[in-house]
Amino acid sequence: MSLETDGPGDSPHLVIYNRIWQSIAERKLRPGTRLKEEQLAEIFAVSRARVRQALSALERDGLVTLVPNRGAFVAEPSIEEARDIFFARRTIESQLVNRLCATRTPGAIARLEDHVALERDARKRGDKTDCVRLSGGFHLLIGELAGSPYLGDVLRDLVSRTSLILVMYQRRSQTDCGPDEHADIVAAIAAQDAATAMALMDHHMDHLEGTLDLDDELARQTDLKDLLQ
Amino acid sequence: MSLETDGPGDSPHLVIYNRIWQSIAERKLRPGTRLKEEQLAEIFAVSRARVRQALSALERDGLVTLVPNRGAFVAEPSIEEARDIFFARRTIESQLVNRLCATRTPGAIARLEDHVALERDARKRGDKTDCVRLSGGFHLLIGELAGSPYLGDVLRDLVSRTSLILVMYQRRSQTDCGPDEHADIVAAIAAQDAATAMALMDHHMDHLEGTLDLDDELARQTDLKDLLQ
DNA sequence: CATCCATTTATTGTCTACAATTTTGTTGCA
DNA sequence: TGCAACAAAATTGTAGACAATAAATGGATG
Repeated sequence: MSLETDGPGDSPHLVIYNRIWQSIAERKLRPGTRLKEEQLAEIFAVSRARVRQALSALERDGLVTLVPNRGAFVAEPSIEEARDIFFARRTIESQLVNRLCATRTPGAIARLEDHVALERDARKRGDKTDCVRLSGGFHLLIGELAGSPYLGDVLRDLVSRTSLILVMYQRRSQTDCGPDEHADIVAAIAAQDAATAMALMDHHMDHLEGTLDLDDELARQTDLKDLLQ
Repeated sequence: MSLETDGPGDSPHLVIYNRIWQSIAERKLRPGTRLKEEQLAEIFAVSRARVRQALSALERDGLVTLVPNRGAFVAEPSIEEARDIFFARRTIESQLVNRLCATRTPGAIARLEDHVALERDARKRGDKTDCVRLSGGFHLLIGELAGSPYLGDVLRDLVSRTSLILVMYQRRSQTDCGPDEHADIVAAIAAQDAATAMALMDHHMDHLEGTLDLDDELARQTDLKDLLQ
C-alpha cells in the first residue's frame, strides 16, 4: 500500500495535488501562502487548466482556499474549524473502531499489526518524516479495514485536514507519534473489546489535540489588523 | 432557510448543479441517463466549461459517474453502496442527535418544532413533493443545529445520495415520510434524553431502509445482458 | 451467415487567446 | 502633507478552437 506516490497512471492533475499536499505537510508551504496559477503552471510544466483542476480538488479537501477573482491560498483553518475537525475525527474514528471490532478478520488484524511494527521501526530509526507519515497511515488503514468505504473516504479527508492543523497550531516540533497507543488500540480490536478500543481511540485523539495551542490566540496566524492592534 | 433555490448570488455552476440534483430527486432523470456536455451547455445557455464544473461537483457528491473519455451518467449506486450509505447515515445521525441533546438551545428546539409542523401540514395537504423535500430538510436541519459544520456537510452529502438510492430501490411510490417519527425525535431532544433520541433516530433509519428492495436482485437496474439472460 | 477489421462519426479532453476584475502605483487636489 | 480618484499592471475567469479517444457503422473475409 502506497500512501503518497504520485504514480504514473494517475490523472495528471493528481500529481500536482499530491505535490502541493506533500509540501504543505512538510511545512514548506506555510498557511496563507498565495498560489498563483501561472506560477504553478510553469513549475509543473503544465497548462493553467490543469493547475485549476488541482486547486479545485485541494479546495474540496480543505487544504487551500479559493477566493473568486483573487486566487488560491494555502488554507488557514481557524481554531473553531480545528476543534470541529477533531470532534468529527473522534466521532468517526471511534465508530469505525467499534465496527472493526465486529467485522474484524485475521487478515485485517495482521495488516494492522504489520503497520504498527513499521511505525515502531521508524521511531527507533528516528526518522521523523516516516514517523509522521506512518502515523497518519495507521488511521487511514482503520478507515480502509472498517468496511465502510464512505466513512473511510471521510476519514481520509479528515486526516488531510488534520495535518494542516498540526502545521498551524502544534507548539514545538512535538511531532510525537505517541508511544504505543496505536499498538494498544490494535490489541483491543484483536480482543474484540469494543468499549476499550473506542475509549483508547478517544484518548488518543484527545492526546493529539492536547499537543496543540488551540487556546493561545497568539499562536493563531490571524489577520494583520488583529495582530497590530 | 432555503433548501433548493438557485439564488442569483450563487456561482453560476451551482445553479446547474442544483437543477440536475432537483431533476434526479424528482425522478425526471433516471439513473444511468447519459448527460452530454454540449447538450447541457445548450439547455442552460452556458459554456461547456461551466457544465464540466457542475458535473465534477456532482461526481464528488456521488450523484453522477464520470467515465474518462466516455462522459457523465446519472449514478447507479449498487446495493452494497446503498447499504454503506445507510450505515454511514445511521452512524453520523445518531451521533449528531446525541450532540444536539447536549448543546441544544431553545432556539434550536423551536426551529425543529417549526419544521415538524411544516411537515405535518404538507402531509395533511397531501403534497407529495413538499413532503419528500421537507423530510430531507429535517435531517439537514439536524446537521445544521448539531454545531459541527463539518459533519453537517457530510450529512448533506449523505442525504443527497440517499435520495438517489430511494429513486432506484424504493418499491412502490411509498414515499412515506413516516407518521410522526420526526416529532418523537424532537421531543426526545427537547427532553435531553440522548439515549432515546439516538435509538429513535436509529429506528427511523432502519424503517427507511426497510422500504427498499435491497435484497431483490430484480429490483436493481442492472446491465442489459443480465436482464436478458 | 457470422465475425473481424477499418473507417467514420460523435463526444470528451486540452490548450491558447481574450475579457473581466482586482490590486497597485501615480498624480492631482484640498 | 494627506487623501482620493484615476490609470496601469497583473491575475483570474471564460469562451472558443483543436486534438485525442472511444463508440458505431459498414464492408470484407473466412
